Amino acid sequence: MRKLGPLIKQTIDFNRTVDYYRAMRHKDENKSESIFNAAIQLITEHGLSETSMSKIAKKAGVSASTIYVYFENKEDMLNKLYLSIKKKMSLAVFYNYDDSISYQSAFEHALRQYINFVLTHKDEFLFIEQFSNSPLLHKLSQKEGIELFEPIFSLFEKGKSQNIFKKVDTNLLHMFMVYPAMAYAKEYFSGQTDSKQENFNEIIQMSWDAVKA
Amino acid sequence: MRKLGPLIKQTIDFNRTVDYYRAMRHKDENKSESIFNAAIQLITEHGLSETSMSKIAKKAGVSASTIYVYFENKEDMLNKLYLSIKKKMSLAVFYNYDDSISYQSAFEHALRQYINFVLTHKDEFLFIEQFSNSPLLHKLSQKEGIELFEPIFSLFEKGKSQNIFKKVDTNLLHMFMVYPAMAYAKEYFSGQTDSKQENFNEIIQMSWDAVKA
DNA sequence: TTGTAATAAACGAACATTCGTTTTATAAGG
DNA sequence: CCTTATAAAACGAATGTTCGTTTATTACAA
Repeated sequence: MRKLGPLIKQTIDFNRTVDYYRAMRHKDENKSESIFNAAIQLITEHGLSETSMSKIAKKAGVSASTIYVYFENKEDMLNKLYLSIKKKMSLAVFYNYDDSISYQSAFEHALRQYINFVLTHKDEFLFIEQFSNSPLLHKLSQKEGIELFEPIFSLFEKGKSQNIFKKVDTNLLHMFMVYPAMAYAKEYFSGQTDSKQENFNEIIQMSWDAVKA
Repeated sequence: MRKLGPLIKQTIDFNRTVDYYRAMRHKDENKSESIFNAAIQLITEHGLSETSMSKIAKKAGVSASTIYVYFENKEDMLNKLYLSIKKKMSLAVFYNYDDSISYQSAFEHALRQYINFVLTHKDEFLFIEQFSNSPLLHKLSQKEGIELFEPIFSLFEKGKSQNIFKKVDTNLLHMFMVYPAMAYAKEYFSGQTDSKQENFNEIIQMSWDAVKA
């Protein structure tokens, strides 16, 4: 997505003008990506509080000051990184998603996709875990992040009215859907358990038992 | 718990000695407590990465260097703080705990005590949430923290053999017991929900549905 | 008198960010 | 096609500040 330079209105003679765009060098689309990757890796390895802009720059292979071409400041960069990961997650969760078949299969599909994504994206997941609990996460980013998973919430809403799900706050249903899975991923990555397809099915079953009417 | 000074063996004459302890100024037992409190408050308000030793010292009303009388370094201080909170939590959870009546009532009791503690100890809880996801948390501290809740794990173990709980990894049972409750507390503190006794009962019911055979 | 608690002052290192400049992609004009 | 003007990208160096920790000294309890 190329941005155009500023619009120039050049007067040729008293009643004619020519409009054109000024020359403009484009941002390297891969550059913010490599800044993101460097940040994710450093933060999951050494922690948010131990990760500086200069370390990120060094790992990304750019000058520290270049980061400020792409982001306002550190906080802004982290919030944008957060949202970009949430977007990737939501795309994975709703890949081939179809809630017209049955509530249970839609629930199962989304949860399975979620667990799969999380277990195959260690750094992204651990960054989200760390940053979610940081006051640096803006309320607005958090809200935007949640809204990316709107289909889940509407599934719960509709399912409640049809007596499929427990008639409790939709947020409660959502919590029992994803938080145990997140806990599982965390334990898996800290190397205390190994991931088995068997576990997946058990988690999905337990979540379902928790939310079903 | 006062520490004694170094043991001195003083010779009175060729075959008699007197033992005594050298004079020693005592550490103020409240001082590490006020360091802890300052750290908790600052970290929940501004985040782990924005909280420095000097800020903690200022808030606690001591010199920064005094912190190093009580702790080896920042990491050590945070890990000890983590464990002291976990200990308080475990005391609360197992207050009046009796697993000889029934599995379900023991489960309910512990979970209710846990939710109560967490909702009435905002700063402690939010600190734990932040620090749990930080690489600064030592593997050993984490292990010690988990072991404080051993009665829960043995409840699950025994309950599984009697077909009360699902025959899945005990860690899975534990996750479905506490993680949704933690998520509830987080949402409560970020001001999106208000806490009702009704919610408590719903959460406990849903957790139970998830773990019961 | 003695040993430790407590501190103020000082340390080099690292921090986030800005500055002044250079490089480079772009498009108009020849 | 080449030249040239342009404006943003990119950068290295420097900014002032703050970091975690150490050192040297004083306060204090027994």
